[in-house]
Amino acid sequence: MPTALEKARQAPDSMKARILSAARKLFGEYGYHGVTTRMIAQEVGIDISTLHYHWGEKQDLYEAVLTDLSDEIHAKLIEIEGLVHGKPLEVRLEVAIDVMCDHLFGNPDSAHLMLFSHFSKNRITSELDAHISRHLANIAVAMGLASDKAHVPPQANARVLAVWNSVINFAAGEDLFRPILDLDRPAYLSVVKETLKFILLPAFTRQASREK
Amino acid sequence: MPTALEKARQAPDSMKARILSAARKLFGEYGYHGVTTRMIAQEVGIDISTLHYHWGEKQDLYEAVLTDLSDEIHAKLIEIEGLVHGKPLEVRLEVAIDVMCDHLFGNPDSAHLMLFSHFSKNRITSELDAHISRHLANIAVAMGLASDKAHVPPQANARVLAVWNSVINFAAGEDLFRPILDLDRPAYLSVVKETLKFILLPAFTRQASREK
DNA sequence: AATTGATTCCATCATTTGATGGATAACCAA
DNA sequence: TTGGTTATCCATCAAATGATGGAATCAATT
Repeated sequence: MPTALEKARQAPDSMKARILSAARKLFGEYGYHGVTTRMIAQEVGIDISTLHYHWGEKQDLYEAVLTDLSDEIHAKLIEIEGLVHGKPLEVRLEVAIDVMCDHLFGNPDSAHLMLFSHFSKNRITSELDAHISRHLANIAVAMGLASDKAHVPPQANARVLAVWNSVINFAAGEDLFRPILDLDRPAYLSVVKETLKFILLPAFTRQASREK
Repeated sequence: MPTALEKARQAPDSMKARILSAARKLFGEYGYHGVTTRMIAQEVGIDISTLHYHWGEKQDLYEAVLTDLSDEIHAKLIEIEGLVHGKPLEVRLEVAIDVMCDHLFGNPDSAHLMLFSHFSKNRITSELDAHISRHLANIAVAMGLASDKAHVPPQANARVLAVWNSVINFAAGEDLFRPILDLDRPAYLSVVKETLKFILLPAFTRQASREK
């Protein structure tokens, strides 16, 4: 028996999918407590009871949104791993930054959701957490910070986390940062990529040359 | 006539100060919408009406918390500017990271509040925003990224923002990241500092040597 | 057309939440 | 003491919110 989330994916025009999409947008903008079920229903243009009919309780819907996000990020990381496979470290880092930035700038709600999910005290522990741990080791090895997936030192994981967070921050913080930097959207995206590379490349390539 | 915030500061044991402190703690943990006035009142051990008597509406209290935080960060940045004045760039960066990390790890609510304040879509524009713009230029010049406070290129501001965000992230994300890295508190703080320096020092010192 | 199951909306409920009025108590100056 | 100001709590309200039951509608199958 397929779950509600699987049903929504199979039929992107279905009511389940439309509700999930609206919920994702609003939860991403205002956070869990900042969104009411009525707001989501209104966004879709339906009654609240229809929403409950498809997704049950508010929290269940939120968890579905997080699961959906988790799978999306998971797929993106897999894609990046494929893209950078066998390339030299500098290229790997550049590609990873470019692809991740493009994705999150194209889906700012994803970036916001990750922030909310990561930093809420009353965190609803979700599959996102599991994915983070799972991928950290892979990325650390791919970035040349560790040679064995099973034994990644905390320093290496911390470095990957720093990169990861920087990308999310610039994507999720566009509303605040872009006016401060006084740039239009394309320029902001470009400056962010350049900044991340400026900051990260020297550190990681130095690390790589040390290990040679 | 002193404002409520000034009164609270003048008398740290006063009811106004106790409410402000509890509000700051809870808003920092759960965000604006995740906190009810009753939660704050219960934290202090008083009735809700007493809370309203001292601070008026919930949003007024929240803005007072943000103003308080803004002043605290402002003072910390002034302190850092004094500490690093005249020192070489590497030392400036190291000291800034150490002092900012120590402060935010000692006051995790501050880090959380800044995150909430920065990344909420329904941002309550506060003095924090003004402070960010004001300090960015100063820090950029202090870090050797620009020679003139009045004309800091967006790239330089973006680099300062990246550093700034990294510190806040590691402080606010301790609950999530520390279990992932499997470290105790002192070790986590130490790894974070080491990571930030590892990532940031090469980039900024390369920049400085270029400009010589 | 009739049956059946899935879907949608209307009306409504119980709780929670922000906020207020009024009574009471504490403090303090004259 | 007295008078007035300040501070605190109790009771309560109106609105918002999550959630549900049931009637009505739609779609597919026979």
